[in-house]
Amino acid sequence: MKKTVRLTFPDGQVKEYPAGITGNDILKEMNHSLQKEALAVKLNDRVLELWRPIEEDGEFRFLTFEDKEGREVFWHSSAHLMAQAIKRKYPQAKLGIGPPIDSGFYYDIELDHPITPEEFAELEAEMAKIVEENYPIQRKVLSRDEAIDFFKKIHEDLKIELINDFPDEDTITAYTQGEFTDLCRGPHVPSTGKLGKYFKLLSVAGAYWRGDEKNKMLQRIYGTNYPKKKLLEEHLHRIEEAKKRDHRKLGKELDLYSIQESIGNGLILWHPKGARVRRVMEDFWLDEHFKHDYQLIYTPHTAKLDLWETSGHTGFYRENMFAPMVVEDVEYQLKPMNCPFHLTIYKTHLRSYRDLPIRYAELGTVYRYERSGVLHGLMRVRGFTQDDAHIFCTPEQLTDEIVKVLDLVFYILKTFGFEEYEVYLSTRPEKYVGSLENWEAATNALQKALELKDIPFEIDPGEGVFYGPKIDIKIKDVLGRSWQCSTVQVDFNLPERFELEYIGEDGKPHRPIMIHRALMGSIERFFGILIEHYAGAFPLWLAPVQVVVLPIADRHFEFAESVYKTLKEQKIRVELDNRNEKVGFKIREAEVQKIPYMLIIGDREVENQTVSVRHKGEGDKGAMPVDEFLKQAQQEIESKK
RNA sequence: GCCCACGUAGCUCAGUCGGUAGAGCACAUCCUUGGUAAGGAUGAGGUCACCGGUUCAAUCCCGGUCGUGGGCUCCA
Repeated sequence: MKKTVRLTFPDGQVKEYPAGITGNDILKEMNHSLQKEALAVKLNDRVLELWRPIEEDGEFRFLTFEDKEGREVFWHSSAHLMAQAIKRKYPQAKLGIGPPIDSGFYYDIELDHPITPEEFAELEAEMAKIVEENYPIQRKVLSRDEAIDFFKKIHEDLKIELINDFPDEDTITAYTQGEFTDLCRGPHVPSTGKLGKYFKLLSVAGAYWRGDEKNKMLQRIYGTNYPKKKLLEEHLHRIEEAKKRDHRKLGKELDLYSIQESIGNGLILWHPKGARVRRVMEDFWLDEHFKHDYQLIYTPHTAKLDLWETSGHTGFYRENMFAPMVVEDVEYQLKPMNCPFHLTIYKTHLRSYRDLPIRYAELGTVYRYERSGVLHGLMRVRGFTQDDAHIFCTPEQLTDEIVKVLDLVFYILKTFGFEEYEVYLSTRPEKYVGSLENWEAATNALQKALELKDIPFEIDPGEGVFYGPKIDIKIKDVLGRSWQCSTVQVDFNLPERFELEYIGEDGKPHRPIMIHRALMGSIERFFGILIEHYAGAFPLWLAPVQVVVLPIADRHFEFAESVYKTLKEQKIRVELDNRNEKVGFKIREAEVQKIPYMLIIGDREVENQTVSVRHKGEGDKGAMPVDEFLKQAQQEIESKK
């Protein structure tokens, strides 16, 4: 048994303490604010309670709410707090699991009575009481038999199921606060009093026990908790802000798109204004693709089922496809992907190595069966257009082609205002086609390209597509939420299934490799993300209406009309508001519609042949000749800022 | 698909403890010609999501279907 422990603090200081000293003991020599804020300690890689005796040397620091691990402890304890309150109200409730999540916690419980949001206030009051009662949170190590006996006695069947699945070598621990004991790995804050009063229950939802839909459904109650009032308010404000930016709300308000029951769920109607933005997105996309030596193609929405047999989709993708339809005794399949068509075009000629790489790009609309419960506005739909491309190349060209794709991805995303990314490399899933060697070669090529570009990434095991591994790029919007858009997939398998060939320098046939890639992913989803990212206030180059001309009175209509025509001839997306309304009203409407520029025309402007420029959100910019405004606007559009 | 909640005018929402509905905005007509975020009057507009059941009577109660939302699961 050691007599002393040597602890290295974050500032590099090394101190020696008697073995068995606790975080609480050490806190006594720390500053006041840390004494108040410390929630747990971190010793080497382990997070421990403040009262746990320290028996080994190592890196040591206190965790507060500022630390990710500190927050996890705080929220984990908060989940217990909520569970205790629920058990007081419903002693028959059986507990599932209650972990911390990104911005709070949840607890899954089994209970016949459905908990409703109306009960939240009551439960919160009970939680406040438990905080007030300030129970110490005590840890106890149990043998497997003790644990099973104990949780059997209190009828926590789900906990027993968990215990039975623990590996033998696991230490089983339970935490007790007052009358409440929960099976839990911990660690926790020292006492319920530490959890404060700035918590809030947020929602209740169904969740399958252990995430498996074959299991029964439990009630999941979400909540959050902050040590300071200000932090809770900020969190609730973020939720409000996200609601204001919701693309479904803005889509309606700005008349961008709709989804109609009579058409079918998950199918999008693009209204004129949304279609305008889409067209700009697509034109930009197309220009860039021509610049980067892609060739544009178009392919049909449906094809014989045989094609999908060849590609392997009927075997590996069936559950995501619409049912086939029969035409003159032949089955046709609405396309869930574009690749088989692209492969088929490749095959219409004998290809030489001199032709490669061949890059086919298509804004291809695909249809996928998604379960009704997962549909969500523009983000998750049943019919969507991919900005798809397939690159056919030789093995020697592969890495270089991936690098080029990555460059194009980041350029396009940046232009749309996204600067932060998370990159994932997804490897072979359980259901796959092709040989293990090919999978490995494909995965290596992707990894090598990422390393060449010096792009940090994480491995996402088993998350590849059935025909190959992929790089997924998630963008972060202004609220810090991440969205998956871009994907780059290396595929040895489909070229094999379709027997693709090119004639090499040696005069012999070789098999090309195919890269699947989408930059925006789905135009629908990307549009939805853009709406939320910009809160509906699109930058000038994307705005569906860029300028609105607002004459003050009838006698200004003529000049207003000429301004309107001038701008229109220069391809400015301009509208003329010559309704019989006051200018204040017209301005309000233009502001609400988030139109970037308003040109106000009254007596002064007619006399001086100028326009009074008002910028959305910024107000009056003063008068200037139309030509000057036009020049400025064109520059702003050109800059895509 | 599953759990919970919801579905009333184009939009946002009231309302009826069962007796076939109301506001604001938008729309139409008229008055008003007004200088940087809502001028006024009048009017039109609803099979209360759909289909059944209970009832003298259903928008309301019950059942089913469809759709929406929050999640689970899945994914571009």
